[in-house]
Amino acid sequence: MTQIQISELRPGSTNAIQHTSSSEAGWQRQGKLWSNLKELCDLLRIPAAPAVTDEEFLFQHVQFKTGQRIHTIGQPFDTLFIVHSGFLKTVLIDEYGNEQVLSFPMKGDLFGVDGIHTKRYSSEAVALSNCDLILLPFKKFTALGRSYIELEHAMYTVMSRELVREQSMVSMLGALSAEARVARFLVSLSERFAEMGYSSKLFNLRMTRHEIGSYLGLTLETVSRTLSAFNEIGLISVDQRSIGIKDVDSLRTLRRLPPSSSRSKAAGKRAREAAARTATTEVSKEWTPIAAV
Amino acid sequence: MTQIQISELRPGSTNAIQHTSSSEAGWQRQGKLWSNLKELCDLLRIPAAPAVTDEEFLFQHVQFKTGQRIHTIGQPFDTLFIVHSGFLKTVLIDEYGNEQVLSFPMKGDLFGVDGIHTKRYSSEAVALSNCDLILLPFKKFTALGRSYIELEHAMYTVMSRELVREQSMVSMLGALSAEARVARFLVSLSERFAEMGYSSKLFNLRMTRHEIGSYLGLTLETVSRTLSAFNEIGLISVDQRSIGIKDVDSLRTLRRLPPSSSRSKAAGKRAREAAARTATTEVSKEWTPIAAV
DNA sequence: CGAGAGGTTGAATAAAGTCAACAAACGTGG
DNA sequence: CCACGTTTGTTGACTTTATTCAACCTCTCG
Repeated sequence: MTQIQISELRPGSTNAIQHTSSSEAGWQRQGKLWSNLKELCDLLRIPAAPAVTDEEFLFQHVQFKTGQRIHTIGQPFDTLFIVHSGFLKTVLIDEYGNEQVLSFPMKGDLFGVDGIHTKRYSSEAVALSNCDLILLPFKKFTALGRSYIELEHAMYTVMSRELVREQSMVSMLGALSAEARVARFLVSLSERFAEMGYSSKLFNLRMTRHEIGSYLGLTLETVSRTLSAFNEIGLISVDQRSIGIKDVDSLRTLRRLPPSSSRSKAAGKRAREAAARTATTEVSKEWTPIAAV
Repeated sequence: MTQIQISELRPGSTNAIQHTSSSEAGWQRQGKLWSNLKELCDLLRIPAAPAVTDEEFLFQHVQFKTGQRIHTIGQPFDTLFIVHSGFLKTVLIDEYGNEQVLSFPMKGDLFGVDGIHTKRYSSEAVALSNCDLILLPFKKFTALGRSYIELEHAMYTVMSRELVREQSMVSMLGALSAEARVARFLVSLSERFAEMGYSSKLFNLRMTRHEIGSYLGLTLETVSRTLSAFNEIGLISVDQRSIGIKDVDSLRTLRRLPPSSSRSKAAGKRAREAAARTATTEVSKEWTPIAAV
């Protein structure tokens, strides 16, 4: 059974990925190897799959090391991936070889969905840390959907969720200032960490400033400067990859930072209050000194 | 049968939409009223539904007039919509009431998918012209999917396509200049019109500069200026809402416009060539006069 | 015909990007 | 374990891009 499953799941998969360097090669086979339907649904945070304790259907796990590519652009699509543990990025590569980061999948996230449409992945997925992924062979999955109708519905739900996420991303890129983007990025990371059972107040970024910038439509310098500015006014503490969240509420509602002229270590609290105020009250394009309010 | 279908399709739907003005009220019932599965798949440009000539399953059409709202944010989700004819926009409304345009659905497009996830629409859809829409009650649809497996697969395909579209939107907003965004917007409009059997060279915009700007993450002034600039160097002709595409290739590959100092009516062709060149050759941040090449 | 919405254009301003120098952390091989 | 080169991050000075504000024009449609 196990052997049959493996070859059924990914016929010739190891060869299907063209690896340029030996460090990126192959699938590893240690660690936990199988999950059942229930574990899978729990992981995806979907209410469904109640009666399904059927041990018949098992899903294979695969481990990837930091830096390995899970799939590349143009590679024939046959499987979806669910993150069991670890951190990844998905990227688009433009005509000039520039990366555009699309998402940072982590525990409970599904990716590879973009491959359904054209039968080829339209993006590339790379492990930012050691990862444990669950393989969801698309053929097997749709077949299953016919027996377990909740599963089919679950798939629609997850894809819809993904679409809403992309929409809010578009809205963010289209309408928000650099500061607001970085602030919201930090908040959403914080929330994700909380969901995963980690501290929401203190965590390590798994990605570079360059990757954050690409994701947010900013340059790495702008990201770095913005983090420094948040640090200066006490919204967060930064030291390289380690981030401490000091004032979630201000981050959550921040629209624009007060001009740096009114920023100083002494002005910290005032600025922080102001950041919150600029966020929650309409307009006030003009920077009003706190004394005048 | 017809009566049963109608009430089955949208139980109390007319009341479900809260209309603020009387001009936006109600569903119209004139025009073509039903489509079968085949017509539906053709419209969605999916290969599927070969054996399905079953006349049993019919899908209701509904007409909307310019300016009417199809659904609003927060409204309970129960149906998907396919555009049979006409033009629409979907928008997100932020905390301050600002619209963020997400898409401009037209013939063959599916919308409402964002509602699946939370059982409520997360966006608002508005008719930009008189529209004929096909209703796809989600419950009925998933039930059908069990009998016609191609249909289920088709749904995955369409949702995946939608996701890829959003991804390329994110990439565009994150990485491209204002000129490049407007150029690509025009090209994709042109292609859509071609698909629909209209002229790809000469068409009328159905949306305002403000809506275009919101969609592209720009201000209406920037959109207007960019169109004027394209007109000046002969890439397009503009007169209010009417657009003539003069040089698709340059528009398609344009990255950045030459500085306006080297722009003039006489310099039109040179500039046009240059626009193409800046697009296809790497970098060349500096503007090199054509004579020097 | 007149009001209002949509569109264009210019000048001034602000936001973010670019270029450049440097510092800190990392990882690899001697 | 340390020296080295490489990658990543920070910061400053300057430039470019797009926004903002404002005036004005032009359609459209009651």
